Amino acid sequence: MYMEKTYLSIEELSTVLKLLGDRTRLDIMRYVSVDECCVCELVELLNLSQPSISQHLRKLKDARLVNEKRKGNWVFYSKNMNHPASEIINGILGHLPDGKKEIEELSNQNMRIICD
Amino acid sequence: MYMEKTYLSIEELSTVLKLLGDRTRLDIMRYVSVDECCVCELVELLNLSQPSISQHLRKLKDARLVNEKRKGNWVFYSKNMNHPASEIINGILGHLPDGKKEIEELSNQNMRIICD
DNA sequence: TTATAATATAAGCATATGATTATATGAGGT
DNA sequence: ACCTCATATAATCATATGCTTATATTATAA
Repeated sequence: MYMEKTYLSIEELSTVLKLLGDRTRLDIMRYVSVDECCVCELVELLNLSQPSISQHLRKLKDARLVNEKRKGNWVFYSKNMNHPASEIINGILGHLPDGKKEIEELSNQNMRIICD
Repeated sequence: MYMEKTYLSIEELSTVLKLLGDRTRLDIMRYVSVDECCVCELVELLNLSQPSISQHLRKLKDARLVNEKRKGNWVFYSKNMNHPASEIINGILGHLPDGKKEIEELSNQNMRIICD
């Protein structure tokens, strides 16, 4: 599949890279690119406090790296596939082990949140 | 040309991304990937103090993103092509306008440092 | 050896960052 | 309406970051 190379401003890109340059946020992006995740799942996966996760998600959301969708009590986050830096982000994530295993682990422990 | 995809640890990669997530360092990488640059050239190009540039270069050198080579009074920095994250770094830089124009500007002002 | 030029390091400081605890908000169920 | 659960926000704090100024290195030149 042919991909048009997107050019970004240096400012835009360094902003994205700074966000991904945090271990926790990079992990979040790994997970939400496997499947949409709600906050409590990410809390489990990352072993951090809920407010900490929420604050990271806020930054990712503000930069439009993730989408937010409420389902009842839960708020699910997913990777925004239409971000101007999507190509680069996918390139980066493609060089990392994906988060499938950990998410399956969650499933096995019956800790995944399934809505409708 | 076929490229073997390199996998990195999440920790390693987030460290690299954090370094590139700074506007100044991203610019430095853009420039040294065009051609090796000495400190005073980067000071000119980036319009920052010499110590500031040196400190950024120190971080990039410590992470082995750049190589250092002394030529007389000058110290030249170049992109390390053999970094484990080279592929990703090139991918990132490939989405940015390169620094050729600015470096040519320097040449035109006779401010490039030419050794041997 | 002394002086000079380029770079590196140290010290100081203001701001940014990421975590924690406490509290607020918002949707669902009773 | 009230309670509960999931999430968001506020307040606080310790540490990290990036810049500046001042000083130390290191190599060349006189």
